[in-house]
Amino acid sequence: MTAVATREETARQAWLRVTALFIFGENTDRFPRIATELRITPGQMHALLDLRDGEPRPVKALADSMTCDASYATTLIDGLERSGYVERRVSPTDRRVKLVYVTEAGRKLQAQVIERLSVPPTAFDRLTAAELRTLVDLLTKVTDDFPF
Amino acid sequence: MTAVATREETARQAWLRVTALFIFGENTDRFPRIATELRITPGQMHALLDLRDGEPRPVKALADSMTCDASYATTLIDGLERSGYVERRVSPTDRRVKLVYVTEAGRKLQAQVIERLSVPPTAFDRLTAAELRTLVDLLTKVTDDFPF
DNA sequence: TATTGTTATACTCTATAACTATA
DNA sequence: TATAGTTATAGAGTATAACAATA
Repeated sequence: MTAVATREETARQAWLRVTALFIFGENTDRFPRIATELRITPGQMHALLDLRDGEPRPVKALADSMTCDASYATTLIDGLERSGYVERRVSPTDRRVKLVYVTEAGRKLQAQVIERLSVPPTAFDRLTAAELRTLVDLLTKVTDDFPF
Repeated sequence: MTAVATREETARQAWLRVTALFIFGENTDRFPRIATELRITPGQMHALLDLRDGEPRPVKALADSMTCDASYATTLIDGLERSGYVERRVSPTDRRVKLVYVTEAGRKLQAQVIERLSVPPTAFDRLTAAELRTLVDLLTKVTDDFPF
């Protein structure tokens, strides 16, 4: 009798395929490469993506979302602010809090990051247009609450 | 008249969904977290995954595959060798070359890494078993030449 | 002369601890 | 007393340059 993959096993297989796409081939160094092209560090790029929803957020909230220390968030924002991509303003309701605003230049850079991150692996052309459409639909179901 | 996404646009959308899965939510720090749990550095984990096909490879080949400098590959392999996960042996055909062999302990660790990397995001339970199956099939098409 | 790998070194990335201001 | 953010500092990660051995 042939073993049938359980639902959980199938989910694990799917996720491992996704992970493999990120580890191997042309994508190994994608993040640092794009960041370097855009003259920011990978950490700054990550922060910028995390700020993508447009809502100004406290430094602490950003750090939590990035799963990093607040002091490192400070370092990243320092760099982004020096380059004019974000601004800090004291919160009107709690003077301890500083809200991070993305500037117009920052929004332009965010768009460039997204543009470059979207370039698919060449192996994607093994899929038909219909298959790609299916892939988008399935992946959208599991990521539709993300900032992009 | 309604715009229809071109094939290329669809491919970009699909890839951006994949990328989003990696950047946000519970997966932000997945790689360093798993590496820490297994008492190795993220770089060492990456190297171990890259050596997964079992074939012993020159240090230089590993560095090229990881898109890093040979000196850094040396550093990573030093660490893995100290922990007993790999061994270096001079190539019988070119005495300049050192081949990196994965030990039995290394193979066990590789399996543990894969085991942990395979744990899917919780959002995957929004998909039915059939949808997950479809997802595996599509992703396998674009990754079937990868080491895992 | 060119290539593989290593060592020495320096720079970047990231976290911990101590501190200031505000709540 | 607790929390947001910053500064000082140290450690880990990664690259560049110089070098030894071999081709």
